[in-house]
Amino acid sequence: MEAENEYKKGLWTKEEDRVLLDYVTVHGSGRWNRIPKLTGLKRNGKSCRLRWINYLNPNVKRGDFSEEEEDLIIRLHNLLGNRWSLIAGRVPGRTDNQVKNYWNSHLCKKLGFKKQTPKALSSSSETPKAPDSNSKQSCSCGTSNSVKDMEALQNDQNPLLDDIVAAENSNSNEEIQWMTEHCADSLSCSNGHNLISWGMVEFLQGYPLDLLYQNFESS
DNA sequence: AATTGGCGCAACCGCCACGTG
DNA sequence: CCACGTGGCGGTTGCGCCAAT
Repeated sequence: MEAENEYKKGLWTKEEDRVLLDYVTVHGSGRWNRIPKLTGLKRNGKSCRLRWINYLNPNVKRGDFSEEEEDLIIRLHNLLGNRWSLIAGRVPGRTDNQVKNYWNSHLCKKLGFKKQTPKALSSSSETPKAPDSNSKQSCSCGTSNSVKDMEALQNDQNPLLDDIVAAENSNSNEEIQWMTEHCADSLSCSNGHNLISWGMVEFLQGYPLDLLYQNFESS
């Protein structure tokens, strides 16, 4: 790309934000690589996309994470590992970047997890990048007492977790009811919050029903 | 008051998947 | 079937703020 070096890096200015916002308002999100050409913005498409998703998008919730959000993230992480986009998809108003940052800076510490440093990775015999995209789920953190009740559900080899990825096909109301009845206990919060009321249904909608039966009835 | 170290967050990087011609 | 462009994802970096000394 000949213009690669012309692209600016670093923090975004208010003016750049305004230009990007104007573009998205008129053209909608997508076609990010056209933005520098159409608007004269000295940012590459990727940077524009990220800025929109993580900051400018009005659906993004700012500010501290609530207790409910925190608990949901902990539980989803236990199920899904470091699949931040999947986790963020179940936490309304939060982006994968927010969730990832929050996990690494707050929750790892709070739960007594050891954050895997680049040094630790390089000294490890394992390669930091898995060849298989499925094994991108490299959970760098262990388990803790506060999430011990989830251990029964956690199984890295369990194909069930991978099927959550294909969660966009929604289930019928009866299926959701069955799932909430059978899974809510297993996933219920230690602090008494009701997951059903703040995202559990949406979360469960992603579960393939046959795998749910298999997983929960046999346990 | 100046310095330093830690922390949190925004942004970048590299890889991969998918769509299209 | 293949090459290319684009978008998405997770890991990582770097900067600014703030508390501790």
